[in-house]
Amino acid sequence: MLQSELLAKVSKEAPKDEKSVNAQFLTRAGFIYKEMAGAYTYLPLGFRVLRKIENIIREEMENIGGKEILMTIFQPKSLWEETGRWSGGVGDIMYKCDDEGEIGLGPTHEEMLTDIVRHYVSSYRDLPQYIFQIQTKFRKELRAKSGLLRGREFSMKDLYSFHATKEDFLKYYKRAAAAYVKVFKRCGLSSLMTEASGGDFTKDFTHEFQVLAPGGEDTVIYCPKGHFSRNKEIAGDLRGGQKCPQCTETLKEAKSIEVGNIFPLGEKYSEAMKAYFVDKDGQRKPIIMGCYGIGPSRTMGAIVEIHHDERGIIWPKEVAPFRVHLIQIGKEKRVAKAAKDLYRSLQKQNIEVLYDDREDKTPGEKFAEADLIGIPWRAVISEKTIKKNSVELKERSKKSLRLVKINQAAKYVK
RNA sequence: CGGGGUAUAGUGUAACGGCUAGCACGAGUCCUUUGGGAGGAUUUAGUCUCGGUUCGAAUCCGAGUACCCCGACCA
Repeated sequence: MLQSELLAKVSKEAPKDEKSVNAQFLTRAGFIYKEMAGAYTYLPLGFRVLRKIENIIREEMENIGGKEILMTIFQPKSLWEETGRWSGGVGDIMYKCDDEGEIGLGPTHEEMLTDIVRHYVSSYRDLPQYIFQIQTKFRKELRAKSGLLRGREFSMKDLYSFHATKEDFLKYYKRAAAAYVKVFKRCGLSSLMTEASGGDFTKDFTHEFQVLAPGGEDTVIYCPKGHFSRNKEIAGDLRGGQKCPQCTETLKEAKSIEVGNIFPLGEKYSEAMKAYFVDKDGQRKPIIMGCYGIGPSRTMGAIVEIHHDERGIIWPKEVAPFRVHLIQIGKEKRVAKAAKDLYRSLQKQNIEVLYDDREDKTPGEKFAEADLIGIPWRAVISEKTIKKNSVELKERSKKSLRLVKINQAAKYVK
């Protein structure tokens, strides 16, 4: 992509109405545009990142048997009345539209999918099922805040599993948990699987995937060796400084961002909505359910909260909008040609490149913008480098520079 | 929803109740410049909305709206 053609321009100043790190950097660097509190447009750079996160999630969900679908955002009142959630609970944060206010915009999809499943599933032979979607969700948050971390409109992957037995469910719950850790790891986040309250859904513990970050709104009490983590909301007398219940380590307490969660739903929805199946023994039984959520947009915000320095964002490789930021310095024909040739050659090798081809910007400005945008590799072509038939490579996360022959560049940035 | 704060040009900011609302960035044109946010010339564009007080309001008062922060809430 040519930087000269990018719609969004980099801004030196942070907007005065954004305080959070993620919103400031993402806005300044031209990844997102705020439409209203808690609702953002993803600009070309931001949309690429969001897509990458979603694709990582998609791959890992498919790895644990997930089948992707796309449900309608519209929620019929009748389904939500079956579970009593149309008013009270989640229904209260649902945007209601249409003249009579009888259609909701989906804040979560248990009702919808349970309805579909009860239509198709009638025997234990039809189970288990693992169904997910990646979709925009709407919630009337009382207070949207912190950029992408808490929006009223946000992206969510929601997976639901349906089982004949509790044992089968538990096995899958563990697989899903492992997949979640993997998703976040690929996004450059190290997550803590954290015990949390069941909220509306269940009286059992549920699990949240928390990423330690000062900008987070949750607090976790955790074992630094990874044996234990619990949300402070349900920690009771337990606090940082005490001994880990699982080992001899001292527990720590820190702010964190909830990037995902998994819930044992049990028979709550299947009972309420009469989603039954006939088991081997000929008995009609409610389907055992679980649900599993990840917010790709919130994950994007969390990545920025963690991977940045004073100059800007430092994207982990797998989610970066591009692999290489190619910067041309000087507008001599030879330089421009060398840069353009390298741009095309990298593209041919399927390496994603943002090419700063602008000839009216000074080097300092280009470097500053590159640091802000945060693409993993910076490749500079200038009069100086082409004399040696070379390109200067630098990783965003490191200080060191190296000159490599132009035709070798692709190998280094892979 | 309770509490606090803010609202001036595309962005960031300044202006005692009183002169033509100033500055910087950005953007446009021209010239020079090109390895860490360049220089000159010139142009561009603004007081959130409604009402009130006043000879006179960006400034004071009231209401509304929007946004930010704290809290409550958060499948």
